[in-house]
Amino acid sequence: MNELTPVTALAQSEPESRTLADRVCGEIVTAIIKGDIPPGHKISEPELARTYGISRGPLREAIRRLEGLRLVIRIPHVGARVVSLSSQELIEIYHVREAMEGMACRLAAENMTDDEIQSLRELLDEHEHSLEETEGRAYFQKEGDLDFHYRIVQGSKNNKLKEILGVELYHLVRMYRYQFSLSSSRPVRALAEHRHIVDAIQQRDGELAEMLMRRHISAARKNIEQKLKAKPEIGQVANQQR
Amino acid sequence: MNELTPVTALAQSEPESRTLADRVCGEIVTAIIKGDIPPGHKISEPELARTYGISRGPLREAIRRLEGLRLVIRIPHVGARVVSLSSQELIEIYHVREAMEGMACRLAAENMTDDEIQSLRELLDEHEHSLEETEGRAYFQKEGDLDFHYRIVQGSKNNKLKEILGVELYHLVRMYRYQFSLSSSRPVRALAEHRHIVDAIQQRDGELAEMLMRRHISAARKNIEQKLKAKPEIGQVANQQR
DNA sequence: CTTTTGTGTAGTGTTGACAGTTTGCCAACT
DNA sequence: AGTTGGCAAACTGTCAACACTACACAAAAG
Repeated sequence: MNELTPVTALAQSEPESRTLADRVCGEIVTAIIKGDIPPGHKISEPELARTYGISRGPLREAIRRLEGLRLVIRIPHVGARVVSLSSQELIEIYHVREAMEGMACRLAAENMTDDEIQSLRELLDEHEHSLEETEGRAYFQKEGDLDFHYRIVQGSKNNKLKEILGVELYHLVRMYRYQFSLSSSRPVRALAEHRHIVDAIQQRDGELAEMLMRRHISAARKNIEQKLKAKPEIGQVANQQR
Repeated sequence: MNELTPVTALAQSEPESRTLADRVCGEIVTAIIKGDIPPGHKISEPELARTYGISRGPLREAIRRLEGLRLVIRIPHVGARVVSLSSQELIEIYHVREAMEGMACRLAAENMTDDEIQSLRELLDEHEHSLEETEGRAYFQKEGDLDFHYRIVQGSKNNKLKEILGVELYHLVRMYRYQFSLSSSRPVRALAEHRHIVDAIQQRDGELAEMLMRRHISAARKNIEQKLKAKPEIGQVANQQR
């Protein structure tokens, strides 16, 4: 299996990706995640074809793939739109993550190599440093948090988990974070929880690791729910662009 | 949201599905699941285009969609192949199901309506009857089991769960069952477990419901692991077709 | 003034054709 | 005899053109 690099590299583009559709698909993904193409926006095939300088054929395939990534939804004879972000959907995603990453964490405790665990510890050290320096602003922390979770998922050695979490949910999570500027928000506590999780994994205590991870994500979800309750209009952006 | 009919209807074809690609996609899905197109088989675009009497354009889109459903894998400039079934992958899927359906079951206990629960009970009654009559042969039981799980997932009212389990994993599970003739194998015990789960849901005991569901799926997984251990060659079929 | 119907335009679905790459085979060479 | 090189066929990726659907605006009727 091709070992994927951390999340930040999912925004990939090797010098010349193999096929036009693949490359354009990647570009559109980053455009959507970073908000260059706002949620709810209509995706016009001729327009995008001109933008990227390709024909409609490959672009249609790219859009089909985006549909598979749940980043756009298509309606026959009408067109494709970028998924509109409802706060409820975000909550749902966190519920799914709670279940799946909990399982991933238990499997990671069983299957991760000692080297991987050590590398994970070093990653947390880096996070701590960048946290001290930037004092919480930590743009990197946003992606860094996902890097941590990404590695745990990789450590589960379960390909289905890796597929679903890695290529399906994490894109959406990243999108939400960019759009809402939802920084991890409680970075200090999160980092401490991360350390406890790694401890459990190192002790090969799968049950504890699972429980800690589920609590960790559950806490993050509740944190987000509070934030959303404070300013509830945030989930209802983007009924723009007809 | 359009409420989907039970699993058996996923093999759909409304009189005239809206678009060619969608319709053909559905046909190919059933062909793959039923084994008409064997695992590992090369998918030739011109050949399939002739078979279904359409052009390569819509067919390519259908294949892209199959890729999204994880039923085929594509290699650039080489082509698409039906996923080959490894026994390990099947185990992995059951691990994922354990986590996700456990969560689904907890949410179902919180969110299912009384009517839905009642309907679920009636479904189990039907299963019991068909079980008594056919004395375990129960071709229907195979799909019936998935119907039960499908309804629980629907009852969770979590769209992400519904998406991932409904359109992604269940296709694969159905494929394995057809290919390996893995009937539910322990239908009596499974039915009893189903009843206990419904009981927990009706009592709105989410934690218990989750635990029972996880045990249920975990037991099914272990059952399959034993079967696979008995005849280990079963997972390594299909290196055929060049 | 409101509602309905007809027409026009934009855009998606579909088709066919062309170019580049991969693969399999055959022959020549070691 | 085994291996390597090149050649040809098939297939995938890409592009441009056509057909049909859906939506919008406008005009006419109630």
